[in-house]
Amino acid sequence: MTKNKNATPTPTLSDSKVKLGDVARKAGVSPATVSRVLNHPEIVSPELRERVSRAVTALAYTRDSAGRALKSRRTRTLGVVVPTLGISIFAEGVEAMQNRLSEHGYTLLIANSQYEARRELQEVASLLEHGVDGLALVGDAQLPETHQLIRQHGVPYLTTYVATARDEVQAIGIDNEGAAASMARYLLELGHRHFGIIANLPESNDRSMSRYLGIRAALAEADVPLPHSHVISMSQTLQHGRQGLRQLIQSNPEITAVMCTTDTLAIGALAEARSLGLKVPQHISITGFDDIELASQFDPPLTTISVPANEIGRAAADHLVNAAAGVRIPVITTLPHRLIVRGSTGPAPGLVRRPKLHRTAE
Amino acid sequence: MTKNKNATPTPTLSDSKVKLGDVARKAGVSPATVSRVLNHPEIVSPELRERVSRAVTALAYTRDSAGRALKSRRTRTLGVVVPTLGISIFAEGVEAMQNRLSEHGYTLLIANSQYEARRELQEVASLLEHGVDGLALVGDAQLPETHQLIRQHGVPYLTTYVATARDEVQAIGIDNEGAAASMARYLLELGHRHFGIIANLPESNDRSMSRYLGIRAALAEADVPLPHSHVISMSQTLQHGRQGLRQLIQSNPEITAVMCTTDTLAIGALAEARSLGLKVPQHISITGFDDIELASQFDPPLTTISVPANEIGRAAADHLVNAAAGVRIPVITTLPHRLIVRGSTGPAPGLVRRPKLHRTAE
DNA sequence: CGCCAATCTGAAAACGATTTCAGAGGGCGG
DNA sequence: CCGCCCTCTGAAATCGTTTTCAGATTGGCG
Repeated sequence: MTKNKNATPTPTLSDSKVKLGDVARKAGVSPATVSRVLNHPEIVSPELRERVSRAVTALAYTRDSAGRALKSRRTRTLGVVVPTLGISIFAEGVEAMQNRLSEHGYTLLIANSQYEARRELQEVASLLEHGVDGLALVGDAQLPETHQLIRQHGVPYLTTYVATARDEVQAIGIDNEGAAASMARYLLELGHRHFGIIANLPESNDRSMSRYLGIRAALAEADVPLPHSHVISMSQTLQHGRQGLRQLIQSNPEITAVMCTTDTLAIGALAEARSLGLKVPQHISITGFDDIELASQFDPPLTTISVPANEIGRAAADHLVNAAAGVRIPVITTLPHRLIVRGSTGPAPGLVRRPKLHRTAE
Repeated sequence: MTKNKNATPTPTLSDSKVKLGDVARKAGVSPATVSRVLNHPEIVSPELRERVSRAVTALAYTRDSAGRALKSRRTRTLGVVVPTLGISIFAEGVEAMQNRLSEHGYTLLIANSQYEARRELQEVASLLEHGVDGLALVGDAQLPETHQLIRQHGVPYLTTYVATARDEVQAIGIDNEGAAASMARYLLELGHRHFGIIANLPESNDRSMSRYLGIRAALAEADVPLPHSHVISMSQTLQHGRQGLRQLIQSNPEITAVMCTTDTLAIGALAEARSLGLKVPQHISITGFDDIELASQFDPPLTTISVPANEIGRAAADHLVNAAAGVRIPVITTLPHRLIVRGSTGPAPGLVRRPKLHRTAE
């Protein structure tokens, strides 16, 4: 009997050391009962429940998450790995996810991969080591080891921003390919026949790749050729959007429609078009993807596809919370996207060619 | 005897249940030694160290963070509460912080307050309950309870994006007031005498308030009046930036310089200026604050002040990691900001008044 | 050559909460 | 009126790791 916990250790000083046992003593019940009141209030008699809760508030008791996690094998913590928070749709999704989790008493551990699959694996490993109860990834371009590692830990997980994923991984997102295809078809209907594409296609960005493939497919279907020189890969910045457009137009003056896999690129392209003296959409149509805030405010406002990042984040949160609680509903959720037509697109210029450019395609 | 862990349970299947004891057995040492190898390798003999590490990798053992946290009273987890991730400088700061922490083996719990002090308190409470080893906040407008709560938990914390904070709270950030003042002085030097301000001033946004006060002070110093009607408070969106500029100019046509407390507002203002037929900077100068990516790419590029969000995040991470390790160096770090002059500002228009506006100030 | 000190290792006691397993008490049916 | 079952509570074991405390081994020094 080494310990004598008789002397109340200066009650007011509140060592922030209040533990379950203290509450139990104060309420005159056993620790077990306190725990029950906290976790399954319905199974304890109203009278005790009341007494215990009173003690809890009186002592300002808060559970110690470490002890709790140890015994219950759950940390009430979820993890997410996004490519970067610097891209607003990811920031938005993460924020939505966090907000939803917060309602459920969960918190979100966050990590970013900088679009590198290897790094993603590391971060996943780190999150798993920290004992997350669930994990959200982005896209469908993980290393095989990543999936293996997660599965081996028996942690529920899913991927986001895509509608389908290989290998039976659950996914919540939009149909990037289909969306891009519909955008291409929209431009085809406007009479465009000469397309340029600015895409950011690092290895690990399968979303952009899907969008690109969607465009490709739609054009092929309409027998519209898409020469290699009409496709430019650029990393995702305004700067590169500018550069992409310039390259595209200077070497292929016949292009009347430039499709970007990202709004950021598209807005860069818009800016550059203006610098080049090209009128949008009279001379050239430009489209984006994501519908970031700026898209609607730019001049001209950008035709783009809205990605419901909020819904994605929220749905991911809900799903993972359920899964962590043992309710494992397999879901492959395709959220709706919207084609938003704004001022940056218009009918293909007919005979009227662009003025400023030195040589015309004709 | 419910458990018989004699039979190696299909070694390959690796139940992810490998625990310290298993490693110890495999290496033929005591659990204590394994723990030591993992945590203080230097105090264990090279031979055993080697043997243990071999066992660790052989079994692919990873520490259970729950048990570890319980005993060591540290979670290797830090928390951050930002107003929102939707604002790029916060997203950038959080990302930088996360990257740095990742190097130290920490992970970051993230929460957002939506600019509500009450909400901030809740999120802080939640993070503390989850046992974070340290906490980063933003700004200096927390509820008193928030500080009290954190201190009572004995958790190191600091605030960011401001250079000083009340009540001896540590801070890492820039001198918002000074920066804004220098911007105002710059405009004064250009001859501007009629200022308008678009600020987002919710209660809990002390950064914007500081910036506003800085401007106010600089103008007062130069005996330039700033009527109430020249100050408009707007929430931080492009849309509101537009609206702000319109209101400002329509009711005060004499204004030649509009200072915004945020780039987002400023770019909205720029866009609206164009819509109104005002040439920037010939007719009107517009300034921002933050130097977001778009600032340099917009047409005209925005004169603004760069906030070193990356450095802030990194420094916060470093400081908290140290503090969590027991090294509590009091720091109040003022990081340098830069006034970046671009095309959106120019000399105050002399006699030449703006054309499009129905009535002139004269 | 022997003893003390210095290393290094192992046994065992926490850390704080959850939960199984029974037991106590009360209500209802026979 | 008695017994059985059901509900609710408490005792105690347990989650996996860290760390004190001592013991054992070895080396150094007198």
